[in-house]
Amino acid sequence: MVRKELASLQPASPIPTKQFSAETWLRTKGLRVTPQRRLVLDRMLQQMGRHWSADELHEALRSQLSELARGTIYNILAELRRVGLVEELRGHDGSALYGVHLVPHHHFFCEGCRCWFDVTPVGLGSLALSADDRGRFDVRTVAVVFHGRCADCARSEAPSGPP
Amino acid sequence: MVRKELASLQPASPIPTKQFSAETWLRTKGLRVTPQRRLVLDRMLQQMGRHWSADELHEALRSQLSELARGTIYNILAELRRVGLVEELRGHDGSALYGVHLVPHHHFFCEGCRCWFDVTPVGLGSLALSADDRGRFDVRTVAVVFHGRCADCARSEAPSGPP
DNA sequence: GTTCGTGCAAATCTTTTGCAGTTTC
DNA sequence: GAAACTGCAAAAGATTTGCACGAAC
Repeated sequence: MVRKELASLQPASPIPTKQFSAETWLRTKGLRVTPQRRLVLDRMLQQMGRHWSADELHEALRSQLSELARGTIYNILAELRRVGLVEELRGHDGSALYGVHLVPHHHFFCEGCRCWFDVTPVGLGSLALSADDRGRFDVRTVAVVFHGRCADCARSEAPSGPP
Repeated sequence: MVRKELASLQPASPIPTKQFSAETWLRTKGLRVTPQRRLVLDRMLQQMGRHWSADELHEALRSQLSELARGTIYNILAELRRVGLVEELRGHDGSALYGVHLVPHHHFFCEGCRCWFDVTPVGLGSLALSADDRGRFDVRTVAVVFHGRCADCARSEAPSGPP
């Protein structure tokens, strides 16, 4: 199962959110607490800002819980998404990536490692449709994706010119 | 604006681009001109701003050319994308959508008809990463997706409150 | 005890690939 | 005529679904 678009291994920004346990979050949202759900959500909370494919989660967690079916990962992610704890985004190959979604944020996609990071842009307020488009569309939300290089990839790829 | 058929057929904005024929575009890009390619590109040029799935194109065009395999549609779209005539974007279900890409633009997604439109936002210049993020990421491009309702859906869905 | 969740495997759906036969240049 | 395209069918992946068993409340 070769994933072209690996989710990020590094946390994006230190998003300041109170660290409740997975169990607390599950109960808060009225979901039953099962070992599988706790395991999945725990891992995602530990690395806020990272985005995982269902398969990455399955690979990462099966060692901790041999009874963890891939189908269950999908079920759990769908539930977590339904209650708003997790967001789904789509990589360039169309496969789904999941990350915790406790505070509003936008995304940065690193073209080097093909990882997704959470970011919080500024200057969103002045973003609007052109006058022409404004009559055609009723905008409710805006999603911004920055593309470029994360620090690690920028460092390892670009010698930044002759010394 | 001379569009009927489905909701998804409406043009986004009147993007002012010289209308070359599909054949001209193919030759310009150094691609061989086959009936299949001409047909696909012709249809896409006729409805600039619309985005099609491979299957929609197949369904729409097979009546005009019975010898048109779905696999060929994928081949053609990949070629057109390679030479920069077509862009690929991913719907919320991860399936690929294709549209002509002659001028830079961003996108509007209508949550009603679930169609994608090309738009040209203003105020992009003031969009930037937060100070925190700026040291972490080297931004090269930005993609903006507006979400909301297109005019048709806004009109037909919202009676604008209780009387 | 009832309801909900999980494991497993099969099914579905989209996209890619391999190859022989045609078409374009 | 050579190189590039296409049709067809099979393959590859990712995600969903159906159902019986087991766990949470």
